[in-house]
Amino acid sequence: MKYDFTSIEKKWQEKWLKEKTFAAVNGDKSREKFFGLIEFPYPSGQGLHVGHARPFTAMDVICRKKRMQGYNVLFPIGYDAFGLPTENYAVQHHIHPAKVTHDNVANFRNQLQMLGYSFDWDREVNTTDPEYYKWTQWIFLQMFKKGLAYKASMPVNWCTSCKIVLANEEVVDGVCERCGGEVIRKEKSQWMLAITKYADRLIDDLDDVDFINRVKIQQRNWIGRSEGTEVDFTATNGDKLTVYTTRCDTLFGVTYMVISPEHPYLQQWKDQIKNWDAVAAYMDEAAHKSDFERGELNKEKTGVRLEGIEAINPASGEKVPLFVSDYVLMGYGTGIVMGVPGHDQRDWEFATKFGLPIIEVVQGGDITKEAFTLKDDTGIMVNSGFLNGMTVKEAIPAMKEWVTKQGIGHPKVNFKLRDWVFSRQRYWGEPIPLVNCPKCGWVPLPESELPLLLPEVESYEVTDTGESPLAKMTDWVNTTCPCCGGPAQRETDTMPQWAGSSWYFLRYMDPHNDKALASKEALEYWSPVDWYNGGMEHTTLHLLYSRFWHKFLYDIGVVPTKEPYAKRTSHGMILGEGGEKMSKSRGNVVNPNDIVAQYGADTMRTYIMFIGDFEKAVSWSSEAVKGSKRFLDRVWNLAESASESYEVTPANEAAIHKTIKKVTDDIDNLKMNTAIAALMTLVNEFYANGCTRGDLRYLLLLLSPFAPHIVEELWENLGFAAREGKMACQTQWPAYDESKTVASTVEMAVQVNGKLRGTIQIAVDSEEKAVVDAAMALDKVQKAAEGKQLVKTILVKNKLVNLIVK
RNA sequence: GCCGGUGUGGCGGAAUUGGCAGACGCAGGGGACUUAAAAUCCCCCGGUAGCGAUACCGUACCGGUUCGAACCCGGUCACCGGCACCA
Repeated sequence: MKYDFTSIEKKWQEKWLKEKTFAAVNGDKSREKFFGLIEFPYPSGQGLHVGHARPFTAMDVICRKKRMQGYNVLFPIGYDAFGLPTENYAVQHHIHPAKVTHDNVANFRNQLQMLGYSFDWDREVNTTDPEYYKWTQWIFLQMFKKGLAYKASMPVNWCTSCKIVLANEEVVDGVCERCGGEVIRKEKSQWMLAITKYADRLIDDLDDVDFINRVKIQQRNWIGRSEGTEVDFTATNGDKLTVYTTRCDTLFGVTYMVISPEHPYLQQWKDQIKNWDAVAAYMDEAAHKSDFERGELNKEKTGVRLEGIEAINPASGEKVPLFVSDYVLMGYGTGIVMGVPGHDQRDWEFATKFGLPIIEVVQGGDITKEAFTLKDDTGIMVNSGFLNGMTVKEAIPAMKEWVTKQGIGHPKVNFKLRDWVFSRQRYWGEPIPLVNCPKCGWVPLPESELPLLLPEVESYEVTDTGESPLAKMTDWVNTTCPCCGGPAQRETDTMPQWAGSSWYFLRYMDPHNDKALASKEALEYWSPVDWYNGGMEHTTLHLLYSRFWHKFLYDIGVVPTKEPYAKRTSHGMILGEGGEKMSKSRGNVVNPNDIVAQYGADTMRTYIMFIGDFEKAVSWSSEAVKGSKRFLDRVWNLAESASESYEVTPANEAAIHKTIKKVTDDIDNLKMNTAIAALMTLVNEFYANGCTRGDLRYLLLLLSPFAPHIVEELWENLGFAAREGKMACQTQWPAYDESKTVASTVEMAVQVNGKLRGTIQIAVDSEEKAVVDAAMALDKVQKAAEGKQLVKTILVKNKLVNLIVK
């Protein structure tokens, strides 16, 4: 019989679907649970990408193996369907985004089923489903009630092309992350979420989760905790100049101060600044630069000295000049910094450019050449009054104590993380369930009125002023205040796409619940997610946002765990044939449908797992796919030619046990490529030795997570299904016998003075003397050791012996 | 500029974490089967020298530690990803 993958795959996919083979069971205490999560896809019009197939297949392999190991596995799928591409498509083609979403989702579902993923299809979620976003709105209302959602007028990133406000986190390389359009700064009243209140916990709780290290590092760096001191200087006009510094030990070294161009003091001081025209011109120039440009234009420092006002150093009592410069950002610290050119390289450059004095307060470097910035015990304090003679490490706490006692400062922790801009002036998002009443202010909608549905609009275009399309729906906007009953207006901004994806994994636990986002029992049973795999591109935004929401839900008693995900891993990108990113414009996009049509889903799955190191980027090779197909053909041929015995052949036993061990360990460590290599080796072994059905049984069990359809078919053909039931229902992942993985003799490497000179065959666990004798007997060893004396031998058991001769 | 990561045959990649570098696969070469081709099966496949056994070189580059280094340490270069002049 021929390996007819098309009909085999269709047959089993239909069976699995009809019999709900992969349904997870809520509350089953008889088994351990395992919740494997992948990042749910955005259902774009282009359909599923091979880039999706890599993480999806990997988690499918893990989940199929976990099922065979007896776990109650929850492996769900859903769609993160709000967002701009769908809305843009709707605008262009005058189709309702809900319709576009529905069609795209149907296409995705077909493709996912075509690849044979073992999802529990009864738990599908869709963020645009009102029954889903009801709970997104509900969570937002709880945050609003706890004071975590607030409105603020602030400079925001305005994408001139999307006409939408972007979070700082969404601006990439100074342009809009989504469309690449120009981003300028604009004042706008926005709903904000106070993620910074959770900054400490978002850092500290990383200690308790099993995330790969680079993800933890990225999260920590993004939050950016810095422990320093706030110190008050005084201006000569009496105003207080508070600075934030991590180096309060260098206070005596301050020779100037800098104020941010946005600082409100500047307008207040207008009449006192003698060179106001020059200062105002500089402020105007700075306002036209984005934060990004100000950061990018690094090398050359710019600034203007304020004439008429100086600052007084509280430690030395000396007067120092005050500058305005755009390297000081209003959004971090206090918007004023102290300049210590001796011990900060940026300050050193600034001082050098403006001819300011450079005072050494830490001895140890050469401050005429560059700033001396070491914070350890290397330097000794000088020119610093009561700090003199201390190391920097001693001086920092001493100075903290001093400024606190003097009442001119205190220790302070700062974060890089900023609050989350949560408003979008867009149609295709969750409506924000708040009403603005002239009497009562912002009032939450009663929970009984959720979900607040997106109204139908005539046009999805943003208004010229940048208001959401919802603003045009006056019937919808004008409402009554839930509080006083008077006339009031709805919020017309919608939520960002991140909202729905911040909690979706909870909905999977109990997707049809209409009383709560999920039942207490379901949350207790399935939390936390045992293993979450996703892309590195989501390690700062999505991962941080969802951890934040989860911590909030924990605080209000909704979820039982502090952290949503016990384990997080990451996969590398699939690049195009030439090693470049796959993109429509390059014409190098690989469509999974084509691969499945030509080779079958099992080949596609096996190849994408075999393609390379899971964590690294790899390029697709249409040639190499054939290797995986050839491998499955060989498995098929073995089944045709295997002898009918259900016994295991002694000649194959060691290879089988070795392979069980290797594949078991490798799947747990995401080393799918070497797991498949081991299976290929076993197949080669069976070709060489011949094999029985009993031998093949193990190969099929081990191969089934990777290539489930062909295995299911062969399992049936070889009579195992009649004896043991369907492969997909097996709960016997094979165990290995360690003692059977090693042969009775081993090959050991023989080195002379660390150089390989030959190998010996010798009994396992041979004693040193036997090994050395056998090694010395080798011709090449004799030659290399000729006329010399053996002074030492190094033995690595069963691996290597190194003879040191002189 | 800073932070993180990576660098191994013609190519994708292995190497039990300091112990035989190149598993497994792709491409390539040779052979068997075939009228022929495809498919399949078997063998070879890092470099230099040699008919050969073999010798020497070889994991981006330079140096170090070690009996022994792709792996550890110091320095350099290249590429990829992230970014905040963060006081």
